[in-house]
Amino acid sequence: MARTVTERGDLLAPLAETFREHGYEGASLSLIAKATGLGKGSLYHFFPGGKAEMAEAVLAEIEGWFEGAVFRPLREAQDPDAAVAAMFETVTAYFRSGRRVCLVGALSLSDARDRFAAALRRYFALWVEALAAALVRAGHPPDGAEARAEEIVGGIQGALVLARALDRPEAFERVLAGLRARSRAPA
Amino acid sequence: MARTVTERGDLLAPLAETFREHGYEGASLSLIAKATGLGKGSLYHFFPGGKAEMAEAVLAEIEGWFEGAVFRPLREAQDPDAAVAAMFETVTAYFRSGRRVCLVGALSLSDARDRFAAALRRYFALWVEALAAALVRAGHPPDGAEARAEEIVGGIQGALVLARALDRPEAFERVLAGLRARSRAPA
DNA sequence: TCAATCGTGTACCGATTGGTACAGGAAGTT
DNA sequence: AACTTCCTGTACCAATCGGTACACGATTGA
Repeated sequence: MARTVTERGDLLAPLAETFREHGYEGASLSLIAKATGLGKGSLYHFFPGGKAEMAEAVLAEIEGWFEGAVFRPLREAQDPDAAVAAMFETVTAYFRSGRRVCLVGALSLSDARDRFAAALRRYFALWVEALAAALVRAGHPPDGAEARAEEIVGGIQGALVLARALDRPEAFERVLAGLRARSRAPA
Repeated sequence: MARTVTERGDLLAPLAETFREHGYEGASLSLIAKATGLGKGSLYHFFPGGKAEMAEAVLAEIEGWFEGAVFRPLREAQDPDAAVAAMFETVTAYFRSGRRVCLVGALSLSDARDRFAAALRRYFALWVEALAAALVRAGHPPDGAEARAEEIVGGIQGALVLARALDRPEAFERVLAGLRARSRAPA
C-alpha cells in the first residue's frame, strides 16, 4: 500500500478543526478520517487510545500554543499594558473575529467536560492567572485583579457564544473592544 | 398496557435537563426514555418529529419562560434599574449559581447550531434588545446601550463557561456581581 | 355493551458508531 | 537479497443510533 509518512504533529490541525466544528461526540471517526485523509488503521497507529487520545493531544497543543502566544507574554512582558493589548489582538485573530469556536470553551459546556476536566481547568486557570498578574503590574489594584481577569476571560468566551448564536461576528469584536477599554490601567 | 396519561408539557422539564446534560447529539433516545420514563412509542406519539421536535419544543418553552421572567420585566418595569437588578437575581437562580448550563448557549457552540439557528438567534436577540432598552431608560447613553447589553449578556454566558471549566461556581457569582455593578446608571 | 380512540411497550429496521484484526506494500538496514 | 520496521487500507465486530410498525390495554362515548 502507498506510504505517505505522515507525522503525528501534522494531524493535530485537521483534528482540532474537526473537533471545533462537530464537538467531541459529533466528530465521528469517519469525519476525522476524511479531514485527515487517513484510514482508521493509520489513526489508531498514531493514537492507540482512539478518539480520546486525539482530543487530549489537540488540547495539549492548544494549551502549548496559548502558553507561548498569550500566557507567557502576559506574565513576562516589560510593558504589561501593551501585553494586554496584544492579547486582545492575538485572540481576535485566533478566533477569526468570532467565526471560529473556542474548542476548550465548547468542550466545557458539552457532555465531554468530565472526561477532559483537568485540561479544561488548567487552560482557563493559566489564562486567568497570567492576565491577573499583568493587570496588577499595569497598575490595577491587586485585590480585585483576579475577579477582573475572570471577567475578561469569561467575556471573551461569552462573546464567542453570542457572535455565533446571533450569527453576527462584529458583535465579537465590539464586545472585545469594550473589554479592552475597561482593562486599561485606572487613573 | 398501563396508561399514565402523561401530558406533553410535563415532558419538557426532563427533556430540557437531558439536553442540558448531554447536548443534542449526546441525548440519545434511550437516555430520553429513561429521563421521561416513557418508551419510544409514547415519545413519538407526543413528538412525531422525533428528537428535533423535542429540542424545538424545549427551546420554545425556554424562550417563553425568559420572556415572562426576564425580557418583559426589562421592557416594561417602572423602575428600570431595579429590573436590571432583578434580572441578575433571576438569572443566578435559574442557572443554579453557575452549576446549570444554558442550553441555548451550549447549543450555539455545538454541532446542532445550524439546525436550531433561528431559535438561538431569537433568544439572544430578544435578551439584548430588552436589556438595552432597560439600560437606556435607566439613564445610560443610548448610542452605547446595545453594545453594553451585548457585553452583559455575553458576560453571563462566558461566566457559565468559566465556572463550568474551572469547576468553581463562585466564579459565576463573582463575575455577575461585577457585571451588575457596571450596569448601574452612570453618574 | 360495543366500538373507537388514545397511550403504551416491545420488537424490529437499516445505518452508523468506536474499535480491532490483519494482510501487505514501501522504505530502511544489514 | 533477506529481513525488519513502519505505515496503510480494508474487512469486520458488537453495540448503539434514530426511527418505524404494530399489537395490546385502558379509557371514553354512545
